[in-house]
Amino acid sequence: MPQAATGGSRHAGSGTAPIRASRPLGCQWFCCVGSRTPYGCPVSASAEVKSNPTLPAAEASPPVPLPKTSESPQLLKIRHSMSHVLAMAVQKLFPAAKVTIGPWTETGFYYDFDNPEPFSEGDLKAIKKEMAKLIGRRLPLERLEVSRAEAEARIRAQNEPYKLEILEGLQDPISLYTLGDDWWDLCAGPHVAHTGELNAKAFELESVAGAYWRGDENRAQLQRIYGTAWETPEQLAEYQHRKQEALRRDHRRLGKDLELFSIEDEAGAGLVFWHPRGARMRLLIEDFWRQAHFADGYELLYTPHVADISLWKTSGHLDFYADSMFGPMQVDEREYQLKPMNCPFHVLTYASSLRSYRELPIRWAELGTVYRYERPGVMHGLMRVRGFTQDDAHIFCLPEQIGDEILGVLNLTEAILSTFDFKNYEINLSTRPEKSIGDDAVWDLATKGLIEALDRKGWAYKVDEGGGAFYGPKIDLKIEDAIGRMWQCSTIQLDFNLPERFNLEYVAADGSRQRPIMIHRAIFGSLERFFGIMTENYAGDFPFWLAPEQIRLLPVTDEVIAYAESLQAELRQAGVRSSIDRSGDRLGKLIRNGEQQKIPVLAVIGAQEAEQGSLSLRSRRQGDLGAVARAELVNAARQATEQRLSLLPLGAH
RNA sequence: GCCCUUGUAGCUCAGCGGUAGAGCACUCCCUUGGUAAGGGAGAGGUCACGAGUUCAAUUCUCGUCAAGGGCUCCA
Repeated sequence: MPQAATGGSRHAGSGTAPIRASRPLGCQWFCCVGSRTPYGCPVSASAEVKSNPTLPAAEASPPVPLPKTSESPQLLKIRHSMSHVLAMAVQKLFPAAKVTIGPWTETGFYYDFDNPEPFSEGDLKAIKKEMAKLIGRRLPLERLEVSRAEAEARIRAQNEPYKLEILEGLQDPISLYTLGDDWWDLCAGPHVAHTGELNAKAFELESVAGAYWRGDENRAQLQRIYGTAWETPEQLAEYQHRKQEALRRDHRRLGKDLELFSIEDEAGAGLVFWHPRGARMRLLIEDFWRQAHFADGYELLYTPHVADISLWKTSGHLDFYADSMFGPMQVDEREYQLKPMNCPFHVLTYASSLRSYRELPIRWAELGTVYRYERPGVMHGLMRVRGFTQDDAHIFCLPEQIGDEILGVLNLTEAILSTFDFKNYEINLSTRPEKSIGDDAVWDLATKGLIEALDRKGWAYKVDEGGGAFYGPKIDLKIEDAIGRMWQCSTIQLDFNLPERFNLEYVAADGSRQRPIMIHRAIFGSLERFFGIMTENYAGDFPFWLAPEQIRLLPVTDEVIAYAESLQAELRQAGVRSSIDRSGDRLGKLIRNGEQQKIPVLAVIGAQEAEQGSLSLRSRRQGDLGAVARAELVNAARQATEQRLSLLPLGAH
């Protein structure tokens, strides 16, 4: 059931927020020339915060609804008007500032200025004060329709070059809005009737940023001032609270606080150091991933990190992506290249022997660490780095196997993502672009194969006509996190190009040599980036099976340490990760430390527990679980670990 | 790469033209304590790096590197 290209759809989702594509973070490209796939980033940051009911903190205050601009006519007017007030205030304080555009965003507004001196964040205070003054004057906003000539004359009188350029692109009728007697701006509206409808206590100027005129880096660099505005101070407070919530979940902060990973200046930007806790989690994720792949009929590959550069000449990457690759290195008489992707290696592995149609489909997977040059200033925690690990796989198959293979990939994708509690997806099918290679018949077959698989899976999707790579159609999948942000991770791409370039073949039933279909796919995309997304999704409160330290034993007195040690040994035998807090602090402090480090289960051990062979359990998500027998805890912990459960399966508690 | 901001103890941050402070963490001592911070003492910094101005630079200026917020890039 293909759907029209408007309004994305998701299979398990409830009300989907419209996607506002902002900046892509992270970037991943699969094989093949032209296949660079930008990875989406949090696309709608303002969606409802779903508080995790099992978590403490977050005092339950009645939710203040925060509509988006596109959902609220009144907010649209407010923000539209507010950007003019901002512009007027700026021109009052900085007479040399030229105005450009000032649109609304889903959570606020901004305005771009050309000012001889860049604005500093300190200037915002003064501008805000001036805006409050303008609001207090209850200035009327009045719409005027004027002729093009008159508009031009008015603009020339003010010497506003950008406005003139805007005017050139406008259709008649030309409308402008006056703001009081001595300021006006080109604008289609709508606006509030007068600034008295704006609440001086419900707006904030948030930041200054550079932005290019018309988004073109060859044109003037402008100063952009971001702001937000609401109907009431309560809404503003709620908005700021949600920003705080996103900050609380920031994987860079959690990575530091929970000692998961770091990025070291001395080593260079965009290169990740996995600390023991993060490394343990990564290993758990990788083990799960491998297990799931073996179960689905994949085999594993390991391939080199560098190789003769000719490989990337053959693949065509060098022609298109040299700028995104680490530079070549001279070794002996040959030039080597640090690998920016895995596919040529898998292709060579395929080509290393003559393949029969009886072998197909061949499914090969690799957690392959690749290195790509990212420009300074674009790195972002784990989300965008220079070295990352793709959970890459390639399937070589017959044309008639496409449907089954894609369905298999979709099932595996769901199985893996849902294990990390990502259960809402948004799916895109991208079809043949104008400039492309390959026979019509092959494209047709491949696209039908993708559609058939999606239909059999029962997933709704959006079609991006002509949005495919030149070498084949693809399916992209976005996941929704706990606070409603969408992230693109998984991608499935058909490739008619690479088999061609490397001259891949198999021997068909009739003895002829045929070209296999190649499918690239990744589920996490980048393991590093997925780790960041997953960390933010859980806000660092990892499920029991995944937590680096699952249980912390808290001895109330030194006398019970021997008991704790014997329990720890038993847990270790059962494959459960535990530690003993030997700091000697009082229980209250031990609990506090354990909670702050988001340990899923704290086990209090006092004289009573030691004597009875029990523990007093405190679950981070479930609170006090009371006394539990030692054997019961070990069994529950073993089970939760093996079955990848979020919580201990403790019977009647 | 571009614009703004930032870089001071392991962390969070204060400070200032006259070579440094707090809280937490850490070490030691006292406390043997029952569900989110017991008390005391101590140790810990080339104030990111390099240059310049100055009698004197952590402080001012410039550059470099890195981080944060954006823009751009991501056929």
